[in-house]
Amino acid sequence: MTDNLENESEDLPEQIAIRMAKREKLNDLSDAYPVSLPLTHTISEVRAEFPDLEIDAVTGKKVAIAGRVVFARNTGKLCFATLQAGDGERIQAMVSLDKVGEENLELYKELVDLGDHLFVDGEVITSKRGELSILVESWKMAAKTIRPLPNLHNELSEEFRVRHRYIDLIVRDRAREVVKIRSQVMQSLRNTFANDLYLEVETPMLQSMHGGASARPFKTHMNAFDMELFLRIAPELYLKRAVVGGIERVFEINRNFRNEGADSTHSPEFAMLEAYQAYGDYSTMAELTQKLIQNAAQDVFGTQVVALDGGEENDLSGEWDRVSMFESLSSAAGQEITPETPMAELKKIADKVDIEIDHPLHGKYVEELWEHFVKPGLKKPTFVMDFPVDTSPLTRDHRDKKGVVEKWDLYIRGYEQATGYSELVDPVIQRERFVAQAALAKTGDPEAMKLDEEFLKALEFGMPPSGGMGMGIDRLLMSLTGLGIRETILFPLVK
RNA sequence: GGGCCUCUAGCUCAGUUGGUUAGAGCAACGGACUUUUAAUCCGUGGGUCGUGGGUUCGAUUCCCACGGGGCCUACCA
Repeated sequence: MTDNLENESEDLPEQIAIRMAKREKLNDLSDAYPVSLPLTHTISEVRAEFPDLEIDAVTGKKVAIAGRVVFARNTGKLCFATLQAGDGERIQAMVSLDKVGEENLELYKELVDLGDHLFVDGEVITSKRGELSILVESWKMAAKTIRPLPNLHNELSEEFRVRHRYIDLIVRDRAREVVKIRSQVMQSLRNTFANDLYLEVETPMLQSMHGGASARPFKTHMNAFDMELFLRIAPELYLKRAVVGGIERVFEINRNFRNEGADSTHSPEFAMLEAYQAYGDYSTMAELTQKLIQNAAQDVFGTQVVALDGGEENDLSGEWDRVSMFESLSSAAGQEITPETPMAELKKIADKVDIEIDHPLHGKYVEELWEHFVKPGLKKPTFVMDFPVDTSPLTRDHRDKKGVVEKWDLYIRGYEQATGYSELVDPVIQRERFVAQAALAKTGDPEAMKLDEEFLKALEFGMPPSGGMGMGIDRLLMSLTGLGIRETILFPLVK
């Protein structure tokens, strides 16, 4: 592909060279890119005003509209063009010899291509086949296109869509629809929070110390302070500072960055929602999460049983199941597994089902086994409650059960959708767990956290008992649409 | 990271068991056509077959390396 249009014209692909020449001629005659156009209507407005005209009708109504030419059918003295607005609405323009005259008709045929933005004004009529049309009295180039549009009769390849999303948006209804759905979902989430009196904040994305999750960060460098900075892997430690400061219901929707694998469910930058509520706990947050998702489905689709892209349905209605991690694992594995079950016993089970686990933590074994035995069977939205203590260093011990913390993961259609906690607010225990993590970091675990002294100091000023939750926005869109993550992100990272 | 597959015209794809001039549809160009709906009809042009190297009389085809993409697999949300 030629990326530089300043090359000699003979180096350009044929179609681009021809369009460049047309652009020149338009500029000579008037302007290929006029600064403004005297529009009177949008295409949707015209359609809304004349929904049911008879065949071959005239209205006497003059309108001036613009749209991108997506189909063109030229006969000798009458030309048809299908004009498309940004929202996908289309209308037909008819350019006829007796309305515009010979010169303008010839210029139209010579200079207007598929893909161009065209301005027309004229009377609203219907054609002899009943198609709602503008009978053009004058036309004007609104913006000349230099590159040809892909053909509209084949699906674009996945790669082409992702690399040239702007073209995808022009030619594919579903692409436009997903952008709209995503925007409406965001609006709905914010409405649900607002109704619960939450405040939205924005916390640092450039951090001198990355924390709040276990993941490898992206590193960068700040020249002015000559310091190493990290792109955040989570906003948690700052949102908790906000709670300490008295912002008792707080949430943030923003990007996290994780320097790890990319596949159909993981993007290196992804939109994250986190929320904290003083005097709530993990149960409160489970209710909130269910409400956020059900409201989003209801607000955007008008139903909590959403239709997915592949033809399946995703039933998000009703009260969602809550199962205990250890209990569901025990019954699936056919033997009692508790936080006291010896490592040797866990290893024996892992060996028996042929999964390899190389990790020093007891809880890691439990989670791996759970993912093997229980996770594949989860279809309905399900909160998996009460995780092992040693894999959740920022979480509070369970109020009744020994060896587990008050944490849940929400699974929808078999993958992790959200997570929630009763937050650990005891500064002494938090420090102990951080120190243990830092020790792990020294042994080479690149995901372990460093000591965030300022965060610990904040806890020492007293954080009220709180619930917290986090949810991947891109994954929420996946649950609501059935699309892959690269289709829910408008411009996903490509190499 | 490991394994397998893939890259051909602006777009979507055929094809070449190594052999003259690499095809189709849409798009483009020239012509005909005043009611088309992916308009139709006649004609024409457009390609360093991802990049570099090798084998060969001859490579788009076979081999190697590199780059892009996909799927499976391992890890993270």
